[in-house]
Amino acid sequence: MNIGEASERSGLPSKTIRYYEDIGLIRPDRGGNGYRDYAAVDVHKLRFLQRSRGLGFSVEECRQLLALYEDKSRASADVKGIAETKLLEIDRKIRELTELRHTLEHLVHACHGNDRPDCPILEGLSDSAA
Amino acid sequence: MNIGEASERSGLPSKTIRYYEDIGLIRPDRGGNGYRDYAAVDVHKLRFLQRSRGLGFSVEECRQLLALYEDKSRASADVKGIAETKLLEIDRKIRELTELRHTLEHLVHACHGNDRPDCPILEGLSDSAA
DNA sequence: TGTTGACCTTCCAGTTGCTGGAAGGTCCAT
DNA sequence: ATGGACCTTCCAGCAACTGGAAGGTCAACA
Repeated sequence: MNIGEASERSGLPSKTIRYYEDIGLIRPDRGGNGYRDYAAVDVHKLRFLQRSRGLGFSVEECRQLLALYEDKSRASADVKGIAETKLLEIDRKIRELTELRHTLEHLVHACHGNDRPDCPILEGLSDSAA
Repeated sequence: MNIGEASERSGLPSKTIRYYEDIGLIRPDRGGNGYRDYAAVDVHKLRFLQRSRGLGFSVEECRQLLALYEDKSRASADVKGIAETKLLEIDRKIRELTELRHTLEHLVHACHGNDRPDCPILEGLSDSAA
């Protein structure tokens, strides 16, 4: 498929997809006309990138995560180590998002709007894992 | 406290803290010597920024989130609207992280390393919410 | 009291990760 | 065969830092 369709399916702008190729994250085929030709697996990777970037992983971290996906042999131990480190990071992010959710919900529904300038939950804003 | 201590307590580099001041996210006092002077509430905000940036929110989104925290009057309806939008985004991020966790865990423990080049979970990598 | 070293200041330049726009080639439907 | 929607490369600009130079401040210690 052409870049336009890959863009639509992955949720990434064509510009970004070309950029990811520039920095070596994906390698689409080329048609005889010079157009990039994306396979289904490329779209998977692009969606994966779209997500993990949106979740606060750096491009280099995404490269590592993609390598986990691509390294089907799973030969090296450090690849596994990276995966386990990432698992911990993901858990932390989930915890932090959950806490942020509590804080925000509190902000919207409970505390504010009426009074209480020094609600303890808001004072402790994002402190719990400090 | 000085910027060094604020940095240590918030987890943000001093450089970034100054940058956040430049773009109007925080406004520390100044001592007679010209040094920035951070209060506890500033550190709360910095930690909050450190987290929400790390979770994939843009600086402008963080500005909105901070506004929710600061706008103790909670007068405007659109502030509440913003908060509710952010709650939905947070829920989506939590879902995506959970899915990413499953995928990664699968990668480490189950599928790979032995055989199965086309494990269905990996083929569906980050597709579930497409 | 001087001076050393760790801190702070501003400013300017460089990096990362895109993003927009120009200039031009391709494809296909009328 | 031509118009519009696609694609290409290239170059410039923006967002969000990040590093380094040049210099001021402060606390301690000889």
